[in-house]
Amino acid sequence: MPPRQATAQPPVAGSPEAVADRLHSAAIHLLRRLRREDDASGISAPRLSALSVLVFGGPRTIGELAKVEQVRVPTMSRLVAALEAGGLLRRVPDASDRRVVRVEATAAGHALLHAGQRRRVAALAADVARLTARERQAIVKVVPLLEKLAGR
Amino acid sequence: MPPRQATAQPPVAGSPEAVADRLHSAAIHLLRRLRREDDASGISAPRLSALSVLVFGGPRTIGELAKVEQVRVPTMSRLVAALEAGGLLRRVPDASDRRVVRVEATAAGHALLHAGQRRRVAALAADVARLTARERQAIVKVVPLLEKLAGR
DNA sequence: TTGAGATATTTAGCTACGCTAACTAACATA
DNA sequence: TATGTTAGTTAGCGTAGCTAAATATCTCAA
Repeated sequence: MPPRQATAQPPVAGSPEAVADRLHSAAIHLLRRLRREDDASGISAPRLSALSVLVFGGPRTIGELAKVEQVRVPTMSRLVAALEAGGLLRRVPDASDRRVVRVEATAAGHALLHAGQRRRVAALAADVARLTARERQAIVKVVPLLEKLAGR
Repeated sequence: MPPRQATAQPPVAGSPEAVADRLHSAAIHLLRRLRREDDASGISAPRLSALSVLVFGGPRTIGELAKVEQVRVPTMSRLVAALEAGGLLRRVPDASDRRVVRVEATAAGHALLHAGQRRRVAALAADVARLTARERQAIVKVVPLLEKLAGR
């Protein structure tokens, strides 16, 4: 068999394994590139992502937020604490069950997300803008599939 | 304007900003889901990714590896140290320039990658296998675009 | 009604990854 | 030979993920 390139592409080009493999690699590289833009917005990606759920999906308990964001509760608890310290969300005690803490985005949270998210993906958006309409459309079609693969 | 859902979808559905935004979110969720599988393989994603470059692309200097992986040199230096400690790669001194350290995957590194990478993306691959052929093909077409957006 | 278990969150402590700054070693060159 | 440049390591910081254990509250059955 040929020396190296032969193994660079896993077995069958369109096989589920190959697709999964390349998708994984692409996702890693895409996010690494975006991390720097995130830095500029002054808020980390995990925090922004959690805040985004609150802004677009409304108030939630910390446990629910953890599930949506696919992290453990203590991790989300800390993210929430950081966002609260920054004035981006507030805790709202649940009247009927005092164990639960519902969190909701503050006005500052909404503002930061809308302004920040734009700035944050601006670099990516600029590159997306350079693609052809057909290419962009191809991506739009695939995104829901990716979310499905991500398990919601 | 309508209350919440109106702002849930950024402006124009096919606009570069909207595409970038949704893509970013999808990538985050996809990788979070995969991290757990990574854990099972006993080697972290960043290490596996660096090792993968060596296995599929051949020996490289640490600086080159850092550039490919889009991290700073000290970060890669530490990843390399960890991989070396695990016997997955070895340092090969450069005869002509004793400053540079070339690293290459050991047999164990090759073995782990081939076995591990399969296992690692197995869960994702299983879900990919559940997609229709058309859906799979759509993803295959988009992956190169994602890599391009990631800046190589 | 009280006591045992279940549930929601926090706290504590660990590992790992990313960064910058500062250091060492080796090379290049004036 | 001295000066500057380049490759890599070390040190130290912040953040994110995890598990285990603590705290507070709720539920429910004896």
